[in-house]
Amino acid sequence: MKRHTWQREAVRDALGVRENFVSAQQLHAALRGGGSSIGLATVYRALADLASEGAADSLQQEGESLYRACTPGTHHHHLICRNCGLTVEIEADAVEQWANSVAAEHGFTRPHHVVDVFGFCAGCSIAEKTATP
Amino acid sequence: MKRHTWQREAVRDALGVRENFVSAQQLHAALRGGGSSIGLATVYRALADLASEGAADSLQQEGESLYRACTPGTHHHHLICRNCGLTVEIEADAVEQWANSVAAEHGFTRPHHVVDVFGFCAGCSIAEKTATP
DNA sequence: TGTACTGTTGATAACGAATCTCATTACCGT
DNA sequence: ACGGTAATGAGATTCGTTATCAACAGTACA
Repeated sequence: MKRHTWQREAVRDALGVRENFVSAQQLHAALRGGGSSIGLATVYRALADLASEGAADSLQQEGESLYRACTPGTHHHHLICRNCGLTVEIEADAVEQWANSVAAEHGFTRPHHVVDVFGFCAGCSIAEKTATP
Repeated sequence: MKRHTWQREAVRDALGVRENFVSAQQLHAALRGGGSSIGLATVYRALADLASEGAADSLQQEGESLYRACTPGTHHHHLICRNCGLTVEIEADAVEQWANSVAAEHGFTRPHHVVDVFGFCAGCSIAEKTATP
């Protein structure tokens, strides 16, 4: 049976407060910094649970997993700033359909897809332009 | 200056021969198995070089980087079997355009995108269906 | 062809993310 | 309140990747 613990709540809350993708380690450090005594392994477990039940999105970047809260039930993708991490949820029905049809075309079943767009957000685009010599 | 070594050639060739995505370690093991004395670090370096110069595609799966040879200059995505690794290159002009426009809409510049479709290829779909009790 | 310069190699150490172990804790139905 | 049992957490462990550094080998040039 699934139990309700303050640790899981803490992870869920800490993730819900954030706007951007964060790593398990960052989240653990933040919780510890906030006075919590939560363990690293627990943060990993909680994040894995959240992701598997659809309450969090995850993506792999530079060899580590990043997580972000999302409203369960909705399928969406992300537009992520390479510089500051700002993340925007985007819908892409056309892409969903394309993925399904291209999979079917080649005889593939049970298609999943990874679709993320990276770039520099408006603010960082300007900041970079002025900073470059 | 960039030097030409048999090690780099060996990695390039070994990658070119393969149809599917492989990890650096797999490639290293294969080369060693073939009688080569190439070092692991060198395989990692060669793969990183190939990827950065556009001669190889890479993707992250289960915490490790996988590589696959590709014809430089062409932009494409992949349809990958979750079971056997069979990979099909797919074109997706519609997706390119969608990615660019959605980035522009939100003020993002220099958009890159990660688009990969996973599933079970025709062969593995059948095999799994008959294997399940 | 010989030689000096310097990029490359490879064994191993180091690193870091993620997972495993297992004794202890504490949630929850009864 | 009680008991079983899932969850926790400190530390050890695994495993992919990168850094270190002395030895090596392309390459340009005389």
